[in-house]
Amino acid sequence: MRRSAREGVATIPDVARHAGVSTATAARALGGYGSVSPKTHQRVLVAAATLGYRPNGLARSMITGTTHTLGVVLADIENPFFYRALRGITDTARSRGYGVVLTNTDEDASLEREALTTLLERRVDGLIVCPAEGGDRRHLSDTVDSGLPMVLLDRHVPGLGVDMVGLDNRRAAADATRCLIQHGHTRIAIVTGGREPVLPTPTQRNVPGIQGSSVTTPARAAGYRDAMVEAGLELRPEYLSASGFHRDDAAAATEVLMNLSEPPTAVLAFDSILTLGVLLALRRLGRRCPDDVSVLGFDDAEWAEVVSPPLSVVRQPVYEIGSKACTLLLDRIEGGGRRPSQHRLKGQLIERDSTAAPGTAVHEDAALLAT
Amino acid sequence: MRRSAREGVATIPDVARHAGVSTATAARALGGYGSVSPKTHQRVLVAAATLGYRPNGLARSMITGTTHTLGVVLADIENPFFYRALRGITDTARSRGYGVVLTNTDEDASLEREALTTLLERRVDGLIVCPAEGGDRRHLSDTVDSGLPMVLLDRHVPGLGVDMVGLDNRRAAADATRCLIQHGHTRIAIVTGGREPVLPTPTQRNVPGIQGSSVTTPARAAGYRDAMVEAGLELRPEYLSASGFHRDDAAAATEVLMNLSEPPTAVLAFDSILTLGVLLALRRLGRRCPDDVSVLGFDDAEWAEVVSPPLSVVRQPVYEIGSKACTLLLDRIEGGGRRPSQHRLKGQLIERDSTAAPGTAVHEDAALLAT
DNA sequence: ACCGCGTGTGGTAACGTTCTCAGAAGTTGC
DNA sequence: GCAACTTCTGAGAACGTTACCACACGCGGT
Repeated sequence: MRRSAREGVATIPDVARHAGVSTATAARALGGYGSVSPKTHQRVLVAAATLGYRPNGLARSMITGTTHTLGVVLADIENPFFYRALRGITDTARSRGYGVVLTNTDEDASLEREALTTLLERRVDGLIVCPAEGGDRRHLSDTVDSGLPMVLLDRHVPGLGVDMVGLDNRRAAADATRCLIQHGHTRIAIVTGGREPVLPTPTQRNVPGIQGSSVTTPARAAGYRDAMVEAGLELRPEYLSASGFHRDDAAAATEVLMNLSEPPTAVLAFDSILTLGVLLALRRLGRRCPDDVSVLGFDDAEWAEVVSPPLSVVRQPVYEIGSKACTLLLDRIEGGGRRPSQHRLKGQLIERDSTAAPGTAVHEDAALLAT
Repeated sequence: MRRSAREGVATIPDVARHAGVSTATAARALGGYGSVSPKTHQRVLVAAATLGYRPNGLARSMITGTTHTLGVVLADIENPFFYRALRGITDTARSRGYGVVLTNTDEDASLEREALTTLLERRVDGLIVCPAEGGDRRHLSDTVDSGLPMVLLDRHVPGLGVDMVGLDNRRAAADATRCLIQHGHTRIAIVTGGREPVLPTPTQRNVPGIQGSSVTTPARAAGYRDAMVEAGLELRPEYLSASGFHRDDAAAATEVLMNLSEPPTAVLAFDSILTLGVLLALRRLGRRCPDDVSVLGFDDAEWAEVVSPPLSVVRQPVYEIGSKACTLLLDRIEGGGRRPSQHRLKGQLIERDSTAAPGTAVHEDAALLAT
């Protein structure tokens, strides 16, 4: 009858006393394991209800060794790629009875390490990580070595030996670049977002196996290079623009590009936030898209269609990427060990109005003069 | 020397053995409480490092009664309002040593109840909840009654007796409506996103104290009504459009509005996803903005400036709302009980190009004819 | 009448930490 | 030289659950 002394939170012994059975029996009735007669089962349930019993997940996790919790470590939840992927993750996790602890790293390796530490202390059952660009990766391999299941999202860390789900970046970037080339562009720039400029050196050009075995930004840069080389176009270092991952970083980078003596006639941006920066800069500089500059971006953000002009994009199956990462992780947690593998989903090129032949503006002027 | 039998995870007794001290001493050295001689302290630390000891947060939480974890229950992480607020929450939480468990409800009260249940089992230290629109709220009051600190985000639940942080919705909506009226609009519609149409009945018109004491959608509707009544304009029920909270719901609602015999010349949308739907529908219908229809939306999404035309919006201090909610919650968890109160932050009207005088299209035509 | 078996039940040991208490060792004060 | 105090240490309880073992009971088969 009397609840435990502390703040009125009923425990199994309390329920057992109230129902007149042993703790073991009450625990079996409430936990749904072992065997309990229907009569006592009912009695225990009633006692639990009247006492407002709530199972203590901590104690349960202590003994079962599983928390039914996943740790998710992302760069920045405000990026459409990440919040859509997160939606895929949380949905799948919930449908299989798991919760999600979220952490942002802002591409900071030390924040990432810190996040991993607290998640390990919390004894999460597994991790979904989008590793920060660059920096030391020791903490990642340490975590993997400790036996905690991990799945990498969007980016790959060679040699880590874990599952990874992401886009077939090299191919998608090559397709995107080809699209621009087919429109007649030869001066094509990329806005990569990485911290150091990604220079596709000639020596990398024909390294076999680099496809899919590299991290996102370099893989996309490689795809860009593939298409350029394939078309016999010149790779200009000044067209390989890397700033930060923020909108204004991309805007600044775009302004630099446009102030070149030979500015590019087309820009390929590596994610939707960067694309936003490119558009903003063009608008500020008074350059018209696609008349003066064609723009092609990664990620089909929800606003891509409404922007001016409607944006041509490489759509990633983002929700599916998140969902698949989660499924893979849960299967590994519950099932056991397959060999880790990379899952590269295909991108889809969606052409809207931001890509066109170069020099359209001139044509329009010509048309105007002709009247 | 020998680690515990199970999967090679060292525990405090393991560390103690290795350092040649008792468990109690090792625990003190590692936990930084009680008093330990500098010499043994060092020895224990070394032992912990060589064994790769990781504290078990579950066991710690069991005994201390605190998990340093917050539960966050939102409608939809893909909505800019929510992911920006979430960013404010996670940042503040992390800076004060707390983690965050995230749950989406999709405005479904039963999912919300389910989420609350698992969060309670996980023994989170507090909750930040954006309650689902409508539905039974028993689970919320039960949770509050159980003594778990809670802060409401964006929406208010009268009588719940908890802190709440959000926008001064009524005032912001009134300001927004007034802006449209000043442009000369008289046929102004709202796209609210609620499930049932929000009809500001005449009886509510002058109820004192409704300001701030009501949930978001009705509060904004009330602000709209305030401004309309103030200007002596007619409130037409067919201009009060409520569908779902998704983009396509708003698009459908907009199409209905535009097919009225007397369509509105201005639309006020209650969040950025809805605004997107409105713009999309206008584009599909071939209506030009602001020439045919002015659009004003809540929330200054990152794309608002780049959309065509650049969007006039009511900006909410979203990050601050999330951050403040988290601060309030943590203060209550750590500090103790102030009286719960409502915190209403001011919105800011940002006019860009999507709002103009009605009938601009006619003017342009006239100008064209004049040449 | 005995054994074997399945079902229901209770006692109790874990899980890994912190907390409480008691005592040992060293230090100070008279 | 003894009491009083501080600093350090260790043994063991506690948190709330599940896992494990033992036992009582009823039942059918040899």
